[in-house]
Amino acid sequence: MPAITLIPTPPFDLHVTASHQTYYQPEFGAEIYRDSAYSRALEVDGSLLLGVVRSVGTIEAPALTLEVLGDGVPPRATELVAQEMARMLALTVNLRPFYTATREDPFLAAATQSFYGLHPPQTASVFEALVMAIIGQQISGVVARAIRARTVRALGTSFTAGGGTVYTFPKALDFLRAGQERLRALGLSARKAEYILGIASHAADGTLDPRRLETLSNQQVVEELVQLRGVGPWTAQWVLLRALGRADAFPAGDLALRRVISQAYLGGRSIGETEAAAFAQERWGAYAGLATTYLFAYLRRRRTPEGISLS
DNA sequence: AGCCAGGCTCTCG
DNA sequence: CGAGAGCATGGC
Repeated sequence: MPAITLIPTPPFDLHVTASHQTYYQPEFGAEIYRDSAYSRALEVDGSLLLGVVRSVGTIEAPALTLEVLGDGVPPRATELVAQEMARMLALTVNLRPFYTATREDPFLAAATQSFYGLHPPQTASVFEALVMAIIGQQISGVVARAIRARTVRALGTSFTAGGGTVYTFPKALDFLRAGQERLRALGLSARKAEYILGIASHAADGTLDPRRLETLSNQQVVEELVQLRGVGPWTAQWVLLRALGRADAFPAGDLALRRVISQAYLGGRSIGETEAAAFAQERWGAYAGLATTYLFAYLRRRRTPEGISLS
């Protein structure tokens, strides 16, 4: 089993990045972070594989090892899994310009210290980001996480690797096979089940082309995605941030995000979507997406991070 | 018990 | 056009 080495752009902290990705739980759907190892089940060329990443370096001089586990690992698979894991952990993102730009920002200066080395993790695919976002629309984070995890377990493909049962994120066909009733039983509303099935059929027939989206500007991607039923501005921005790794994407409609901004910067005065978009653009500009990641990191962590206090 | 959650669509003035 | 209803589950 050949282990290969990955070199992230420093600073990179695997612990902080993987914890954020799994919502500070050892296991969240297809994401596993346990015993200092970040694992993710993937289907590559028809093979069910588990990529396992461990840190063998430091935050300032990071290095990771990748092991690929599975029942027979095709020759090219290790390289493909390495690419996927590198993209999901956003290994090549350089945080330094963002840190420099936000040095004078009272809240982010504290957050970037608390979460120093947090790279903005990505989903494995545009489809995955869309499904996760739709599940999370409007409902609380706790409920969204429960339904997301339940969905992966019910519809993903399970296999044994690394001493336990792991699950891939369900493919478009898995959702289509499951159908409306099955999705409803997982806790989705009838509407959301329809949205997801619609998007799954677009993904399955190639209408939703992730390769093409990568070539488009933020605005073009949003214009295209909102054509999909169930996808509005918030979801489109979420996809830009989570699946396409756009560092300047900003889900201005996000209620929780607006509340943090309100508390951290506006003394509690509430802020609307339009105003939030302008605020983020003016204050963070090209780094609004990274700022969002750090604001969410603050939100996701149960206890108040050291050095950050909201009034 | 009832209200609100990391939105979106549909309907009705 | 803008405003409002309805949606699912889990926590408070």
